[in-house]
Amino acid sequence: MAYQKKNVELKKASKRRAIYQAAIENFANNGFHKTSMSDIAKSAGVADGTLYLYFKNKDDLLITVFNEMVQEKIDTIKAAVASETNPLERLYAVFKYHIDLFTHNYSYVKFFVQEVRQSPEFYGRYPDFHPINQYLVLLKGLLDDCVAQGYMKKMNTELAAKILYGSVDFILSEWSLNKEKTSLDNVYKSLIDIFHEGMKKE
Amino acid sequence: MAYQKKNVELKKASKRRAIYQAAIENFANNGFHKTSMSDIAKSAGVADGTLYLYFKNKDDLLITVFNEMVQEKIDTIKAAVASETNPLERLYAVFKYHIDLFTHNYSYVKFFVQEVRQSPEFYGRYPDFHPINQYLVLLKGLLDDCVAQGYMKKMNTELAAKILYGSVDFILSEWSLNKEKTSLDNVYKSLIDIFHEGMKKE
Amino acid sequence: MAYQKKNVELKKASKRRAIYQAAIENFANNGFHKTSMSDIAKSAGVADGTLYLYFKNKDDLLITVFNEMVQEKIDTIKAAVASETNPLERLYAVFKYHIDLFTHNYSYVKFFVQEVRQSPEFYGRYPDFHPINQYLVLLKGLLDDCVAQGYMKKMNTELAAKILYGSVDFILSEWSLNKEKTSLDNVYKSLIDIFHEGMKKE
Amino acid sequence: MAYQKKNVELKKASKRRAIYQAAIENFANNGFHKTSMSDIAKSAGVADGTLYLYFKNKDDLLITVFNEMVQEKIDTIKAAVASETNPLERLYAVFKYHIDLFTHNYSYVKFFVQEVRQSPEFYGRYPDFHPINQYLVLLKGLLDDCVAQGYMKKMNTELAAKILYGSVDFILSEWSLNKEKTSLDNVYKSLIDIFHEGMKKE
DNA sequence: TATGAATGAGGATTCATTCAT
DNA sequence: TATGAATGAATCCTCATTCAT
Repeated sequence: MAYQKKNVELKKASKRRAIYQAAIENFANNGFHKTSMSDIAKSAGVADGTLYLYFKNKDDLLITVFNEMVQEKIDTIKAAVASETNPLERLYAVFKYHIDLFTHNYSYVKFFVQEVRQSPEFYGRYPDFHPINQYLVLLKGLLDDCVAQGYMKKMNTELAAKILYGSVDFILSEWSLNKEKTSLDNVYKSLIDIFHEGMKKE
Repeated sequence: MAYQKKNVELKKASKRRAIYQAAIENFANNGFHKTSMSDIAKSAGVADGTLYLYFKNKDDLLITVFNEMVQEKIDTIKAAVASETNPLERLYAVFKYHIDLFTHNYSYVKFFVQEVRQSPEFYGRYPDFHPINQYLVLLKGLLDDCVAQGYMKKMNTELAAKILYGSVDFILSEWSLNKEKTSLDNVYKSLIDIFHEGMKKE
Repeated sequence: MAYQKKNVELKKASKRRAIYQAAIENFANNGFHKTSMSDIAKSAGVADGTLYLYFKNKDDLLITVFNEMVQEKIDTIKAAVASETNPLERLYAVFKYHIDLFTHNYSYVKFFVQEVRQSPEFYGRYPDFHPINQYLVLLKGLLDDCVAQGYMKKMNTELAAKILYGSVDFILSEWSLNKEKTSLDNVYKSLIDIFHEGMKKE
Repeated sequence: MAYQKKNVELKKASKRRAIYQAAIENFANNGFHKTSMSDIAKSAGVADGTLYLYFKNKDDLLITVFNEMVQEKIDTIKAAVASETNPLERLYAVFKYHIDLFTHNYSYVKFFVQEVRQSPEFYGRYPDFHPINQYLVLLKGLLDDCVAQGYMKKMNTELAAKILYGSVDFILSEWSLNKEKTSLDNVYKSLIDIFHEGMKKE
């Protein structure tokens, strides 16, 4: 009995996961509006109606999937940089992981940069939906630490967080549009240099 | 006769302009997909069919309007900073005008930040459509000047242009989402400071 | 369970049939272009979208319905004349059944004679669609048999088949245009006489 | 003044003629429904609105043009065969000219065979429109003469006229669908043979 | 839970026709 | 007469969502 129940729950979980994956894949490749619920259902190997057992509607599917994906990525990044105790190094490690993580999964980055800006469309209807907030909070925290520990000068860290995020996001966005995928491996170094040292000569 | 002809052309031009304005307004407020051609026609005070006398179809309407708007804005910015001969000052003036220009027309900024990222959807169909390219070219040119004239250190100016643009764009994007519109008047100073001097403490 | 499944399939088949009938009826009464998909859906007692579950689009609906109707009629005719072993008698029986079959279903004949000539419009798009080909092949085969077995003189049987078909088709077409529907019961006798004996005196 | 008036009338007549020609050409090549009034206007070198100075509406344009074309063709045929006094020879000459006339002007035959059957669509709205009636009357008259003068046996000449017409019409219709246009020069001989002598052996 | 047939509202686009010039 | 810009009704088709099984 217990075994069966667990099995059923696994199946349940896996069905939800299949829809989740299918949604990201489809949204990434074709965009939210060009993806039909039927497309997702087919990719996930379930019936159309089944989607509605796990998600309220198409908007909810996008929002939930988006939030979960961002959460997942942020958690991965946090875990990856946890060992780094120096806040400055940690901040820059975040960049590196952000870029790594996305450039190694093309679907994710396309989904991310394409849909995230389209999402203002959703903000009106779903005011709580602001997937990047967490990321900004993370960055601001690290910046505050850097300032507090004397690694950085005093500044408007909220604005600085947006600058950092906006830069990386736009670079990824441009990268995702190019056919030949050059490596972004060294980009984060230039990024760090500019932000850390500035552009001024001497 | 000549007068009449001129009159007719004026009327024609103004009808096109009305559609142009209505399109921006509607796309800004509701997004491309939630805006119907009928909505735009109604806003512009013309019949549905009239839209098709001036624009090939809905895609063409978005793309044309977008391109014209960006062109218009860039031209305005260029003109505004033309008197400034120092490339560094000119670069920073561009920031200021960019922020000014957009924050003084809410529809424009919403349209801009919402649709521009949705546009990957259009790149496939319309490879020539990349509305921000011109802007990036402008920034890169200014950066190259700064480097050449010794105001800035050597760097990957193409990447730097993306960093600058991405920063400003994201800041505007966040700003456009907040209900209470705080002034961004002083933001450009912080921006310049960070980019010019870096974040490092001395 | 098996019963239910069968039931569902029956319902499905009957829904398709309802659309089929409604399409013929509507196309016959108003012609292809003056019939909207909505009209057909209403006649069939289904929703507009349902049509697209059974037929790809409006063109496909016309073509499929047309082909099926012709096939059905030809099969009926073939079956009806199968017992007749003499090729001459069989040929003439085909005429009789053709006329009978169509004059007993007004919608069918109107549909047939109205749309079949409109169909050049479709040949470009759908080169395989030539609904009368089968009929011509059937007639030519019978004529060849008649010649081979000495019932008829040598002749261009392909052309002869077209003459026979064109005659009957036009007679039905004219008949379908008259308000008062006179019987065509004896017409086939005159037809046979003229084709068999010619018009010449003696 | 008189000269000017005549000139104006000529121009008027020629403008109408231009529309007439353009209509046939366009209807022939693309069919009635795929041809827009704008297409015709452009072909004729006039403004859209001008069409409505000469024809009430699109239906009227088709009907009028059709009737005039048929009238013209019939008159040509009648004139061509007028010298032939023998009714039998005259009848067969009509065939020859019918085929000649149409196969030497591809647009005409396409227009004719494509649109004429579509026309039941118009009969309801325009009961007087039956373009082939005149042709049938001509054929019946010739057949009656043949019978009266002992060239043919007694028969239902009304039906016979339809048989003759239907045959030729269908042959032309099939011919118009084939890409490679074989000559129909000798076809009328086979036609005559079958109708005159019958298909029977001996 | 899971299915997938059925629904029907919604929207882009075309084009015959009008009318001010 | 002639123009052609403007109109807006008409229509095919898509697709998110429901619900009987």
